[in-house]
Amino acid sequence: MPNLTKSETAARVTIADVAKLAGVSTATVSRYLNQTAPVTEETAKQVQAAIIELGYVPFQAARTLASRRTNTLGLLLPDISSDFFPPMLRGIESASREHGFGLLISTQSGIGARVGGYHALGEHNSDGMLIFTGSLDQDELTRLHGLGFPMVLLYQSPPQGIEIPSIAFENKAGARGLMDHLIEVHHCRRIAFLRGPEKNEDSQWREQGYRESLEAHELPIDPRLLGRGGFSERGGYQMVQQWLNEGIEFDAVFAGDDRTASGVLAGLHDAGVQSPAEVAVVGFDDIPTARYFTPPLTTVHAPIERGGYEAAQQLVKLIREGVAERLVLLPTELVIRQSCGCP
Amino acid sequence: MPNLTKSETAARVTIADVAKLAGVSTATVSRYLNQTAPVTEETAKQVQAAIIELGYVPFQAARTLASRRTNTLGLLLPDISSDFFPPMLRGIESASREHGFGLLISTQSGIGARVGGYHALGEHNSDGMLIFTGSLDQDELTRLHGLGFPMVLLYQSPPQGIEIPSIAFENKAGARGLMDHLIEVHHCRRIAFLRGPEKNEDSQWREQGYRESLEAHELPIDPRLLGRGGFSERGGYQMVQQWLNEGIEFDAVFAGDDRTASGVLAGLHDAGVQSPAEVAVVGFDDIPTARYFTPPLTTVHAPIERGGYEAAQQLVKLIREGVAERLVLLPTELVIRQSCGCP
DNA sequence: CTGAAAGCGCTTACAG
DNA sequence: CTGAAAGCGCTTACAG
Repeated sequence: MPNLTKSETAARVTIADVAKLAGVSTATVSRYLNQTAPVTEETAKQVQAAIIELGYVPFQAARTLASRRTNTLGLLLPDISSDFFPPMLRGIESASREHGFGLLISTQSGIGARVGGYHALGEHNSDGMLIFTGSLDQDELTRLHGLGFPMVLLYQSPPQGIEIPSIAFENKAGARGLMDHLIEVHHCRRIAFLRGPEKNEDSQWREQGYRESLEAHELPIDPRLLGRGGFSERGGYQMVQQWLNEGIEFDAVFAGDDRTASGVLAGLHDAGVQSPAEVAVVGFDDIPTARYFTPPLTTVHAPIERGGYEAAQQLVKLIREGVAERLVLLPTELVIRQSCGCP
Repeated sequence: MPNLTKSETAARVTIADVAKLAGVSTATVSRYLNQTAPVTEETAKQVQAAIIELGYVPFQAARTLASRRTNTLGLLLPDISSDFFPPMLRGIESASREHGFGLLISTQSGIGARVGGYHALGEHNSDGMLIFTGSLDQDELTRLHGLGFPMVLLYQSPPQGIEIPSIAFENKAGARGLMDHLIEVHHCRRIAFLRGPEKNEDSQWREQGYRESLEAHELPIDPRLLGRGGFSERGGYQMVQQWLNEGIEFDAVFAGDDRTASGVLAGLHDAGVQSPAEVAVVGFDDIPTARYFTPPLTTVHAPIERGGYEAAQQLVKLIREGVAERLVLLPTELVIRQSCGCP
């Protein structure tokens, strides 16, 4: 027997069963469950007892249909597979649970996300959506906003003229601190910067911090030292090898993010360049594995899990109260390890 | 103005609107949408046109209530934050989408997963569940099985006497190949093994492969060389440092999985032990970052994404046809990089 | 191939 | 504080 067979599902226990056993109406049971109107202590006890005796669990779909609330949060992600993702998900999940919301996740954007002609995720199966940068285009964002559909943007600002709450790290300040450290403590002079994906706002702000630090220290900005790592190991690896082949000189690399830094480290290593002795390397994010890089990575700690938590929190607030913070800025912090040259 | 206000949601377009515009009954529209009965080409065209004109999107909750199908797959995970997770999710997500199922995710098991007294995930909001090892206890598994609720277990076998389809890697063969390589090619003699979390079956099978290889080569099994890394960087780091402090000798470490290997590498490095020159290190899984370790990690490639895909595939099959493969065994493959001593 | 109608399990004005 | 009843938007026997 290679196969297993599923047995029949038992008949569902409904709110009517509970009502009958408790000797009240279904309306009362509903009110008790949702705390949507006061109930005598007496009836509360009877209802509670009936619920337990029958092992009653409300049927979400019926609640949704009747109340027009799905009690579900949607999360839209591009097809990423990054160390960044798990802690973020943990934050989102814990906030969702605290408020009694389920979490519906859909990866990949655009055409791929449509099932039978409509989006896998949207107004029809969630009360609101968390949208990670790069996972939904401007038009769709505008359309959903026009519908009054609650959304919170992660690490991305809304389209021109439209107001959607968003969440972001203090990228510029973080990058600035990192650069200042490299320049003031380690006397780096030729620091390369690797940009993230095109239009990525985190990357743009980090570059801004990079430039401001350079300017503040009266160091020139050499365009040959600006490359695109695309926030990926591969990008970091290739870019650093290319620079090496072209004979471009640099004494430090600000990799844009930690994944890229991981690739840079590998690229230097494979080329026989010592790090941090010959070239210092720093990242951004402080992903869980950063401390285990060789050498351990100096980076900027971004509160990834908290970002997920806050975003979900704001979304729930937007759904329930109709309002949310326009922008939640999450503080970052310099984390000094050894890849910058510190002992 | 620190806050944003949500506007009112527009009235929903229903199947009745579509039916009226197309000049047919709602039953016909429903049949067209679900392909649950043949429809004239003529009517099909009219219905399709009406759907597009109105921008109709079926309301999932109503479908669920009427059909008793949620069209949603549940995924239960322990609170992990691992490189392992994203590729797996990608596989699950893509299989779900192919079959038109949504994906509902809940992390953390046990008490934490209960909302208002019942599980965040279960019979009431998914047609079936994917259960990652360590996220649901035997009792709950037995209860759900008793209900005839479709489930597929990931990297875990069902409780005694109960049949639930499961998915696993070819752990033993993979570990065996890895060990043989260490012994035959690199002439390692004292190879340490780091176990995963208690009761983790992947770990048990890998240890089995470890033992069999040792025996086949007539090498002794030294209990002092068996430690617990718990499939975590921290565990690998601490264990290797402890061994070093205790003066236990070893010329190689099979870390149990890649995360642990990452910690082992860091532990050796911090202790001034050269790898692979003095101690070879190997892992298991081939997580995306393994190639960027220093040195690049020799490991066993486990098809993580495919595992997620297959699991979801089996679950859909179980839901729709009532049957699924009892066990899907996923082949593994030796990936030789440099941490074993190969050039 | 198609329609009228019951029913899925809840919530929520409305009335008391 | 509580109940009777309508209604949420679909699906699905039943009948033709």
